[in-house]
Amino acid sequence: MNQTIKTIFIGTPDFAVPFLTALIADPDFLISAIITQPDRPVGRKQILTPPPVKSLAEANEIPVFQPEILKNNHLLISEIKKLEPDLIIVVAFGQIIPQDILDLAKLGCINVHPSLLPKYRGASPVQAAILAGDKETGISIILMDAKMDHGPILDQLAIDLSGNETNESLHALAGEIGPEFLIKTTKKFLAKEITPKPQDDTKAIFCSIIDKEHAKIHWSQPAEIIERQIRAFYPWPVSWTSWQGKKIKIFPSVKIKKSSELGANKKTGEVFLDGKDLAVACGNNYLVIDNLQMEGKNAMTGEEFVRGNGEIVNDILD
RNA sequence: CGCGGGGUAGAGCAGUUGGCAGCUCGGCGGGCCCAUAACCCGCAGGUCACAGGUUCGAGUCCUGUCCCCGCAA
Repeated sequence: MNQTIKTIFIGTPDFAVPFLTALIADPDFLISAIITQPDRPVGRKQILTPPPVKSLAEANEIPVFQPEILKNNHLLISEIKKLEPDLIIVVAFGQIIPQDILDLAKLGCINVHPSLLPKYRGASPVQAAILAGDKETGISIILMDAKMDHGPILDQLAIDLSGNETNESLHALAGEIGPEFLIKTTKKFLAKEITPKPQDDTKAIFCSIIDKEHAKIHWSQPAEIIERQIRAFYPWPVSWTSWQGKKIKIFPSVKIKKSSELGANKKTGEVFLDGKDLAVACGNNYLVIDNLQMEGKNAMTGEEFVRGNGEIVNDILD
């Protein structure tokens, strides 16, 4: 590498921050600008909050663009063109990036995607791997093209899954090991040491954006499936059920127990005590809930909840 | 002023028409037991979020303030 690579970084949430941090710290890269989503109102007070990537960029005096829409945004394109970028690196932006933006980088556009592509193209790859109960997932570094998460693969890094990961912990892990892998792979690519390999489209699996309805627990499902949902949807949107018209969030971790350890037949969604612990019957087997939160209340253990809400025992959760 | 729930013992909660501050768990002490996280007896632990008002009397009714949480985004 005999000259710095002028790079545009495109990304938005916390997950993108360690990648940008590493790129800023690497003298071979010059981050000419970042593109991120506009400030959004956040929280009960609806305070207008900048995306995490923006705060980091401003702290490093990097120009920030926050277009509401990218498509046919001629003003943005002309501004980026002036910067004569060599490379565009995209980490979790949150919108599809149109071809006329991708065309601005002379050497190409690189995307970090937290799955082993072509598995789990789309918006929720980390959650999808947990929901599927996969034994491994990973990080893919790909060249971008017009189709979502479709471009040729530069390299992949596998991550073994223990079965205890949450969306949060797995994102954190990818954020720890990903930046170094991105930089190493990018440099190899620029040195022409890598031949991009097209993805096998016949093996592509798509995962859609998660919404709160996905996180509603259906107790008729097997305990194993529900347990995965609870991990996949933590810390957002958080798996939930309802009782007496109120929403109860169920946090990790929950323990799966075999129905045979219980003996008596229970209806799906029925709450009972397993010793002192709060347990719920599922489609098969049952779950012991350690940590939950009813609307209007603070989070607490199942045991604490039963202490003040004993009527829940023998009730059926919806 | 977006909608709603809440603040009472270390924890989780109840508290009726305004009339002695309660329950379960935990803590401490004792007992039972081969033993115990089980069971029995006892004890300690409260500025009822804060301020003001009404009243003979306020956890409870009225006014204001602070704080926590769910929805929404």
